[in-house]
Amino acid sequence: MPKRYEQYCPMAHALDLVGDRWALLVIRELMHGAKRYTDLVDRLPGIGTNILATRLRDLEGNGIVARRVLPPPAASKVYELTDYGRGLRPAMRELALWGARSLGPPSVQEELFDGWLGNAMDTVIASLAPPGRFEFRVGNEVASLVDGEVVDGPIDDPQVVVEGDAQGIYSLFVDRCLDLVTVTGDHDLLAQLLDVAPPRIEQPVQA
Amino acid sequence: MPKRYEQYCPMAHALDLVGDRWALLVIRELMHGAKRYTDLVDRLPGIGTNILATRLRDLEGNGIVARRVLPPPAASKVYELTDYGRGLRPAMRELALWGARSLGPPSVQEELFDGWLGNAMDTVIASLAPPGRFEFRVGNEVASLVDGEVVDGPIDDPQVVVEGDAQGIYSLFVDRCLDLVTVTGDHDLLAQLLDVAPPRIEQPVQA
DNA sequence: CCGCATCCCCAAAGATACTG
DNA sequence: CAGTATCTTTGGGGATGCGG
Repeated sequence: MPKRYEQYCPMAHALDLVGDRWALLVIRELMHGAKRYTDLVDRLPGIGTNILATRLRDLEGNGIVARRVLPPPAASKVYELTDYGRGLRPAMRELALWGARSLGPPSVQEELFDGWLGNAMDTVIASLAPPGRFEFRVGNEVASLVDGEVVDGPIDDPQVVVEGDAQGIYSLFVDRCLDLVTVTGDHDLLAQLLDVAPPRIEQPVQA
Repeated sequence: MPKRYEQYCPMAHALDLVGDRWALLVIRELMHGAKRYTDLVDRLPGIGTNILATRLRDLEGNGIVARRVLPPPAASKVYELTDYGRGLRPAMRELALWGARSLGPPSVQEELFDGWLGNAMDTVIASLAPPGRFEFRVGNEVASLVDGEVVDGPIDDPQVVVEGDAQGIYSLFVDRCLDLVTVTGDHDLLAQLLDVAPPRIEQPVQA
């Protein structure tokens, strides 16, 4: 990983560790728990296997990721974050929050990869969410929010269930527009959640 | 800037905007105020003028940086952050804080560029610092901390003055070791500051 | 299958020279 | 001073191969 900024600066040092292309996205995946090599390949469309191997090696060398061999009968290798790696969570949350403010609705080109819904919810609203049991259904994705924690899949006794497509969920959180989704249950609780969602920012687009 | 992760994810989007090499360091410089092109070149050792030009163009196109022509008689161009760009501060602070935990003492290779002291203090302790007037003198660098705000250069009526080399400042904040620096003034206040400094993390180093 | 290593090709980064 | 032009070098994307 011959990529050094050669500046005595904590930011430059952090970027030396996780500033490489794909590195933070690999870490994002591992934030949800240990994953196998091929799982990572699947959830990082376009990464290229050599790049992933290199990133994992570098991250391991820098004490951010650990490689572990599952006990038999699985006998497969998994990658997981070290404590130091997990320490990136606040930084990544802030960065994602910032990014979310200029993130438009999903386009067709953009891959709605498996788990995107839980992922987006985790980074954007989980930390701010009021206590409660929310369930969101978008296409074949189901993600839930239980007292500020994201849970993949449906939950028991949800207080609110929101159903719609990606477009609808987007306009729900960004424009507070309820027209494109179907809401079942406690509308007031959902309103509380929308209250804390980060506001969008209008950004100029390059000609 | 053909660098798209093509994933509908706020993190991936953020990295599309500021994930390019040097981008966050350019923004770090602009966090301290508007700067001219050559000032940026000076403070980003090794960047290459074409890269800087490209980054500034991309950042401007994405609404993160704005180009402004100074009023006469200066008549020079400066770059400054937009509101959206300034919104990166929390994310950068968290990232730098994380990086600082594994940042060792400065090595000879690493350039102690102009302003490194104020830079490091700003990212690492400014947000946590107790009220008070601190002054730090390291070589020809002088940076101060006034009620949690970093000020370049000396200040009037400092309550504490710390003097030493980079090594000494490092062991002061990381190891709470006072042996390599000279402290004048309110030792208790300095102790308060050291209390809130982020702890270092031992990380394995690659063979 | 899973976990990579290798190879080829191209796009981006580094270095430096040069110009309005 | 503020970049562009040019050239070289490095790293990434994509396919394929291959041992366990």
